[in-house]
Amino acid sequence: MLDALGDPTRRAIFELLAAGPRSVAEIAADLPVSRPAVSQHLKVLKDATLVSSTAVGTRRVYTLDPHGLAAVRGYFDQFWQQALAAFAHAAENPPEEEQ
Amino acid sequence: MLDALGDPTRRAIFELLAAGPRSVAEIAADLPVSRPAVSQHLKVLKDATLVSSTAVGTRRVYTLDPHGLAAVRGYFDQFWQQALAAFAHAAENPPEEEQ
DNA sequence: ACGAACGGTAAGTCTAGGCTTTCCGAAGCG
DNA sequence: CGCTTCGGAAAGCCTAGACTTACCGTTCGT
Repeated sequence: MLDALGDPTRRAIFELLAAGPRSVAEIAADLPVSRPAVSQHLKVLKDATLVSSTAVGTRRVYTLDPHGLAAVRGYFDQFWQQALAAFAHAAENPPEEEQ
Repeated sequence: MLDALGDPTRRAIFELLAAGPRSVAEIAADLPVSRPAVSQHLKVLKDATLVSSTAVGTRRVYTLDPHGLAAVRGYFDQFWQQALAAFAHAAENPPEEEQ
């Protein structure tokens, strides 16, 4: 999931799709990599449920998939809560250690 | 930023720190990698402002850094908004899905 | 003051995976 | 029917970076 977004090129694709649905060739046109490379990245993103595809003739239109996006958001919200709690806890206690 | 969280080991460290502050050795004890490896990962996480360290004697206690966490949250919230808008837009168009 | 613990740095190895070229199947158009 | 466009699959190259071991510098305890 976050593995998929760890790659800069995949994030670029992800951000392009955030602006609206696109075909593979259209995505590749805005990126410094070849079309097959984009295809491979889309496969990874699709497996991570971060994007989904729709067949339109010979074209494949890709869109952001809310499922993965919601999952990622949930992941960080979870840590956000924990971090806040840990922070509040640390703010009151003097820097002591516990085990 | 997301590059830092793209690595499984770094995510493991990140999640360990979510439970509470820890020293390097304590982190390494719960991971299948050597202590220097953890040190290297912590440097990356620190550069990404995802964690911060405090010197306590010879020990270095690492904690989650709210700054990076907030940034990541903001990043995905941004796309969440866009995805919702794109979704509402797609709901009106001829819905053709596949796979 | 000496030694031990903690942890960052350096150097080197080795694998994962990102990218390319090549090729092939599928769908539209004349 | 070709022929063209689109995009996924296969094969191979090659670099980034995730590890390791070894080595210091620093700080604390006795």
